[in-house]
Amino acid sequence: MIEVDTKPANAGDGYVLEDQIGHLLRRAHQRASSIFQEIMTEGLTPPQFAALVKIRDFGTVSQNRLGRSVAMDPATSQGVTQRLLAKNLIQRRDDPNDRRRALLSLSPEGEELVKRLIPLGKQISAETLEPLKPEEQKQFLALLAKIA
Amino acid sequence: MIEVDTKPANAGDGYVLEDQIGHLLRRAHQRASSIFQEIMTEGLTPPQFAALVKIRDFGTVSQNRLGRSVAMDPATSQGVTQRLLAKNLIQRRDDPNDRRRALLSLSPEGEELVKRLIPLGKQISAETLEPLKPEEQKQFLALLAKIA
DNA sequence: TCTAATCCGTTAGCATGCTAACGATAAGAG
DNA sequence: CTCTTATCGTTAGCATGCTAACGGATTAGA
Repeated sequence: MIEVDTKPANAGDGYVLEDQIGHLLRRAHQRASSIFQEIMTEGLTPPQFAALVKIRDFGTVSQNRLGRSVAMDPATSQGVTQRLLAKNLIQRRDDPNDRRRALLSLSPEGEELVKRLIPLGKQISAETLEPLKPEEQKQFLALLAKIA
Repeated sequence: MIEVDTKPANAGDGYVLEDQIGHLLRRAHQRASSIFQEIMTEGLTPPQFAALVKIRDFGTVSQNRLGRSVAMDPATSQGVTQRLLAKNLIQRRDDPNDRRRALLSLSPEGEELVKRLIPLGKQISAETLEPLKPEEQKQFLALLAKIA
């Protein structure tokens, strides 16, 4: 993770970068990704893990619907599914009922891997929230969900 | 912004993707960036605007120090400063006291632009926080700062 | 039914954001 | 003063994440 070094300073117009919601969200997201990468194995990235978990929840999904469910646009879904395919964690077949669609599902290896990595996912979430007291964690998640 | 479409569903192991802090931070950050892009002009990105504001606060900064102050690693600082240079918003000169360093400062155009865009920055922050009541906004920012 | 609108996946292009490696320079230890 | 260590900026390589454009398939509506 990058160490930030400033004390907030500004030019007297009341715009302190360090207090802006966008900047704080960017930094919090960076920190969460950094913790994820420290704990997660198999070289999985946050979007890749999210996609695996969601495919497991669906059983079978089209590529675009998967993307919508994890907030990835079609172009990004494309890249993520390609990499998961290359790692043999998912399978892909044409939808016989709609020739535009590609249906995704976990491969046996993917199935096994997700099961094994869920505890790491929980550990990552806990560590990311660690600076807050349990009561604060609940408040924060509730407010964050309203803003997401 | 991407429309998310799922009702949370899971495989009974208590890991609901939609409740995870990392996933929520990623989505909130996406939403904030989307609002930024709608309101900001000149094709400026969030990191570019952050860099401009921070250079203004410093007056003159080395490239790496600028990066640390806005949480960008040196490789990313490199790209952002290149693009700001290409837009003639900043100036760059060698540090006579340390030949490793490059000193950055706003160009006259950059100076004028930052002054003009600060109100948009404030508007972006307000709109991003809009889903929360004023009291919740304060709580949220305080907790977010602890996690960032 | 035929046509217009929509949806699906793909690609190209660009901007973060990271790691790893590098040469050049500066600072510190002995 | 020399040798080691740290810092600065740069580059290459990879993974998100976006827009814009596209060709093909499906759906909706006139």
